[in-house]
Amino acid sequence: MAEPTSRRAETRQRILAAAGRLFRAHGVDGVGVDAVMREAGLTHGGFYLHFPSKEALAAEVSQSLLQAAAGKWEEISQSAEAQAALTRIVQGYLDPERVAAGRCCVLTTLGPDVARRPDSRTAIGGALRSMLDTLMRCLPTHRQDRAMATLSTMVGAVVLARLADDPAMSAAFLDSARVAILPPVHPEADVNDSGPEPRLDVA
Amino acid sequence: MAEPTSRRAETRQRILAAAGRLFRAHGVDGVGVDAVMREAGLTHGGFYLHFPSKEALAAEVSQSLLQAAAGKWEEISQSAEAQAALTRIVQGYLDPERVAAGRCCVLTTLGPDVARRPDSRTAIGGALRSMLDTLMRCLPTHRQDRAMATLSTMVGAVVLARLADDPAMSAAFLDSARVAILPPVHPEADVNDSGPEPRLDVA
DNA sequence: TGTACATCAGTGAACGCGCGTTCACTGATGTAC
DNA sequence: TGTACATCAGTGAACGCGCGTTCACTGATGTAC
Repeated sequence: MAEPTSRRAETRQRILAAAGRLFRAHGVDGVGVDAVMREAGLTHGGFYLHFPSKEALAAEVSQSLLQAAAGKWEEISQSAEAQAALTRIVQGYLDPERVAAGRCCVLTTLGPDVARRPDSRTAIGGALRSMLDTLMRCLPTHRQDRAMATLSTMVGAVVLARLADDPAMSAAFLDSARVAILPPVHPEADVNDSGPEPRLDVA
Repeated sequence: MAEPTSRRAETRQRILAAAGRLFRAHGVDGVGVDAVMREAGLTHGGFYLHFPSKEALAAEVSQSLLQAAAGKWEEISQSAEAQAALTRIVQGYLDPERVAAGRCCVLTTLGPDVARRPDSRTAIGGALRSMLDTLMRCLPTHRQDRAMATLSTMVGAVVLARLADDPAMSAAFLDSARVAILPPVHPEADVNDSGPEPRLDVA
C-alpha cells in the first residue's frame, strides 16, 4: 500500500517549487523561510522537517531548477535533428515572454547568488555540464569551446535583458543573441548560402 | 580657500568604494550598512549623513562602478585603433585574475540585484549605453546588434566562470568567450587570412 | 593674534522589526489485535 | 469491524540576533570680531 510518492515527498516538492518562484523573483536573501512556506500553503515551523537549513534549500532549488532545464534540452536534442534542436533550445531560452515573467534560467536570475554559495555551486555542476554537452552535440562544429561561448551569450543576453531599463533594449539583447547564435535563415530568398540546409520547424 | 574636494565628499567616496567591494563580494542583501561603514573606517551612525538609504547607496554604487568601466573602455577606444582597442577591452574584461579576485564588472557580480532594484536599473542605463556604443565603434561591423551580442557573451562568460565549481571550467569559459569574440590571430603563421591586419599590441 | 561662537562630520546607544531556527503540542493517518 | 495505540506531518509561539534607521551628543574645524 506504499504510495509511490508519500505525502511528505509531495510537500517537499511543493516547498521546492515555491522557493524556486520566490528565489528567482527576489533573490535568496530577499525571501524568508516563512514567505516560502506561505507560498507553499504551509506555516513556517514545518520547514525543518524537510530541509536542514535555508542554505540547503537554496542549493537544492538551484540544482533542481537547472536539472529541469538540462532535462528539457536533452529531450529536445533527442526529438529533433541537431540544427532544429539548437533553434528550439535557443529560442526557448531567449523567449521574451519567459524572461519578462521571470520564468527564466536560474543561471541568469541567481547566478551570483549561486557563485557565492559553495553548496549551491557544487550542486549545479552536473546539470551545467549536461547542458554544455547537449549544446555541443547540437552545434555544427561539435566543439566544447563553441558550446561554452554559446551558453555565455545566452546567459549574458538574459541577464542584460533583465536589467536594461528600456523594454526595447531588453528585446534587442535577446534578439541580437538569437541572431548571433543561430545561423541566418532566409526563408523568402530560396537561393541562400550552402551548408546543411538550415530549416526551422519552430516558429 | 574652499578645497576642491571637501572632507565630506572624500568620505562619501570612501563609503562608495567600500560598498563597491563588499556588495560585489557578498551581494547587496548580504552586507549590512554597519559592515560598509566599518570597511570605510567609520561607524554606522554617520551613514545617513551621506546617503538617504541603503537602497540609494546600492543604486549609486552600481552606477559609479559601471561608469568607471564605461570610462575605461572609452579611454582605451580613443588611445588605440579599433581592433587593438577591442582586444584590450575584451582581454581586460575576461582576465582570469580579475574575475577570481572579484574585481570584475558589476553586471556580472550584481546583475540580478540591479535588475530587481528599480533605482539601480535606471541608474546604470547611461553607462550601459555608453559601453555598447564604445564596443560598437571598436567592432569591424559597427553594428549595434553585434555590440549587444558581444557584451552578452562577455557578461555570460564571467557569470559562468564565477559559478563553475571547477577552476579548469572557469578558465575555459573565459577562454572560449575571448576566442569567440576576437578574430583568430596566428602570429606564428605569417600567411593568414586577409582583413584589416589584426595586430595585438597587448599580451 | 586671540577669544567666542557657529558649523558640521562623525559617534554610539537605542528603536522596532523581521530573520533563521527550535520546540512543545495538535490532529490526522496507519497499524495491531 | 471496532477499539487502542503509535507514528508523523504540520502548527504556532518563542528564542536570540542582526538589520535599517534615528537621534542626542561630541569634538574638531572654520568664522567673526
